[in-house]
Amino acid sequence: MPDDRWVPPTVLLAVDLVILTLRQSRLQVLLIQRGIEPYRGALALPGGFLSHDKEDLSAAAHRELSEEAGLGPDELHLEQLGFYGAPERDPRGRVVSAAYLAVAPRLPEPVPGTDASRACWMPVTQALAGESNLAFDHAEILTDGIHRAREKLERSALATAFCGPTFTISELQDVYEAVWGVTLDARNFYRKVQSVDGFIVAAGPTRKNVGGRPARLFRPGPRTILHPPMSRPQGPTSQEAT
Amino acid sequence: MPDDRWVPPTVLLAVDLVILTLRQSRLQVLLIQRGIEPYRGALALPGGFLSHDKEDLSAAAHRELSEEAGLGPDELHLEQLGFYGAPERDPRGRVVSAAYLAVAPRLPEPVPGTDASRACWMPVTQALAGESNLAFDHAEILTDGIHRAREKLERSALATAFCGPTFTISELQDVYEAVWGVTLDARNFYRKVQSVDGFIVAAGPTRKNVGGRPARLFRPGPRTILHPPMSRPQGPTSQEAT
DNA sequence: CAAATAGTGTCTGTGAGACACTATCAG
DNA sequence: CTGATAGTGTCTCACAGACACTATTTG
Repeated sequence: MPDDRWVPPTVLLAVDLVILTLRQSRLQVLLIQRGIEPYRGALALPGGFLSHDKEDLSAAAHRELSEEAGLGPDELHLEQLGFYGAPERDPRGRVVSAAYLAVAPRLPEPVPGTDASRACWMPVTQALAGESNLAFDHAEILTDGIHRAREKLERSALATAFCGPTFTISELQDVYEAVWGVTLDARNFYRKVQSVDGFIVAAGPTRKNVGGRPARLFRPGPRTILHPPMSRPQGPTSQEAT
Repeated sequence: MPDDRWVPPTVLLAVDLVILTLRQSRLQVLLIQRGIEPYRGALALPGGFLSHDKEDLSAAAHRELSEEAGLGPDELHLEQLGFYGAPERDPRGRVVSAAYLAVAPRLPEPVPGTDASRACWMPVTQALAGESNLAFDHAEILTDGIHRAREKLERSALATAFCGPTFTISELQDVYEAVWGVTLDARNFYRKVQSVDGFIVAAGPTRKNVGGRPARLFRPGPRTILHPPMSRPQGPTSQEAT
């Protein structure tokens, strides 16, 4: 029990980002090759310390998103993921990471020539393979982020955050299949997304393809909660949270 | 952009607890009347600062749980809930709260004569009523905690954490009804919990009641993920998370 | 025409909602 | 016996899985 003059310890607060997107029908994450110790040269999630005393946590997340990935706050899903003790992460003191999950639409090329040109997209399976090359406890954070994304696809309209402003139903199905690691029946998928009122709404006529019938375009609708939820097939990707 | 000698700002890290239980068939939360400024006299979630530099976050949560509620680490569900910026919470510096969600089984009496005798159980509806008397942003944290509990009842065996080591199916149904704020059909509830293999397993013969047929007793089973999930009726308690 | 992608019709099984029923206790 | 709580039988309807089908494009 501390005495009367006891003051609580302070910690360094870092913000780390799990930025997910879909590329080549695979779920991919943005990683940065570290330029400084510790874990110099290893791959890590984008992140950094608070820039100043009063900086809001979500503001810091958006700042990192912009600095390290060139992603603006628009058309982007960002939510809290959790905090991680990460003891002895840095010689400068006790560090606690506040992790955020971001979901970005398909992007033209890996990363623009931003601050961190060492950023790259990598399939999550590869990032987590082989007991991982990721720095710190970032493998755990990434695992939790993927798990969160999988869960939220069921109950929310998060899937549309993986797509651009307009998308086809096939593209949406692609998101579900890649994130969940399953294959879905097209007929049943159509029926489901169409039947949930306000999930997606028609936008424009059609989009031409390389060959095949043009697909209708949709935009995200006002509904953000899916009720009843999309049903996820019992897959090998079942894990327990927290 | 900070100069070369820039060092990141430090923050005070607090741990706050949303401790839920079921009392008189109502979802209740443990609150503490604050003895010090700020918000002296107001009700607040149990919590406090890290006790020392190396203390693990979940260890701190367990410590608070023991100090302020007299609850040991056994037979108790504890999980991370989120972090909260809580700017200007305390004159001693920038404070960030790490919130945890705890679920405790029915307890004999409100609180043993522990450190904080000013603790009391209160129905969550009352705690959140009237734009709230809760200190800091604790109303928001509590709301998020309730929301999390509601969600996890669907997909996990969290409901058993509200019960003692053994329980009847009626008691389990009571948990679902109180947390979700709905009424469920007993027949369908029976069918569901019995059909999910490993959710609950028979334990001992029966429990006598004040009058009526004795109920069979069950224990929590090995299954922690419910697949397919319990279906929650579309209720007025629908909210969106983070 | 064939190949490719988009989208539909429809059968069937599972499981949830509804609700009337039986079972076993205290008094 | 009555009242109370535990537990069952069973009908119906909504919806997910399966899968064969039609539609519209490029080359």
